[in-house]
Amino acid sequence: MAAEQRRPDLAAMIVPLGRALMAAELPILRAHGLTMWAYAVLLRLDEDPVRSQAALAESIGADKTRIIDVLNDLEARGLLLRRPDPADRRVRLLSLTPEGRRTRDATQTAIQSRENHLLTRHLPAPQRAAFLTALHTLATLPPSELGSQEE
Amino acid sequence: MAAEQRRPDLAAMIVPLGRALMAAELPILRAHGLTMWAYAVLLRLDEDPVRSQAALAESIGADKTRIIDVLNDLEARGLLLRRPDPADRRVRLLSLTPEGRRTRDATQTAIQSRENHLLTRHLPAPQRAAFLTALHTLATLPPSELGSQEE
DNA sequence: TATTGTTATACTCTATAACTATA
DNA sequence: TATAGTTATAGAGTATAACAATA
Repeated sequence: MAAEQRRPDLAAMIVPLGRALMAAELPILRAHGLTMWAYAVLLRLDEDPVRSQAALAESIGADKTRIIDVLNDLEARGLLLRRPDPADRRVRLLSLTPEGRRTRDATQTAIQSRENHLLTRHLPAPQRAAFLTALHTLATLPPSELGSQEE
Repeated sequence: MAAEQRRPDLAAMIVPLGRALMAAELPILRAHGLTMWAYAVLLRLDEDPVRSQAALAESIGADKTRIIDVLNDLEARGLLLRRPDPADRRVRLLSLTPEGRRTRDATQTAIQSRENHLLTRHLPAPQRAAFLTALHTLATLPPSELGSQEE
């Protein structure tokens, strides 16, 4: 496992790139009336319904106290439904309305269209495919694989 | 430019991955007595000497007011030299001491060794190479390429 | 007057602790 | 008593404004 060729640290490339991508998304999100967290909520809820707010928060890497205003707003605007669970009335069952799903789709389409432009403009097709595959692999690793490691 | 295959948003993969990588670096940095910003300073100064603190801050994406304590600490520990520019005594000329360079090297070696383990463990060699190349390409794009874009 | 470095202040984001309602 | 959701509070991290030294 000798030295590979000289390169910047992974985090030193990835973190600023992430910041730049996020900054580039913001105007699109704003145009659709969404904050970053609101968009994260819509994305997550579209995958499958979530049983509780705490579970939703955890699954998008947020604090449960932080998404409450987000949920209030989305609910008030008719993008999200929040009903008490009849089985356990402490729990709120969350789901997207058709309008919420439309907003999600329109927003994601705009964002990914822009991303695809970026990728096709700067990466040759095979490299692009490898990049996306590798990125997906790394992004879905359990935190333990990245975090703790006995050297 | 039709739809590519379904995938998560780039930022949705990259940002959390960056956070995880950074979290994984923290214990290593701590072991070498560095904060993240201190490490960023050492990396930047090792490339080439910087003429002013403001320029340094800007070039690592920090605010000039935020790196002052970092510079104070590095200087007090003998990792960094800060001298008034004889030509313009408002300016502080910054450079690493040999000890600063040693700390930088030891820290980066530890960090990249860990990263290389991670990459070799999860990505086949050709994909790994493509990933690093693509990442480097995207990370070195001017902000305008990522930020503003006429659709 | 303009600029470098510095200090003091304010703001934003995030996490912790305290409360309520159900169980 | 324990938990889901909520509210109120406190803590990081960051940026803005004001200052002193030099040009």
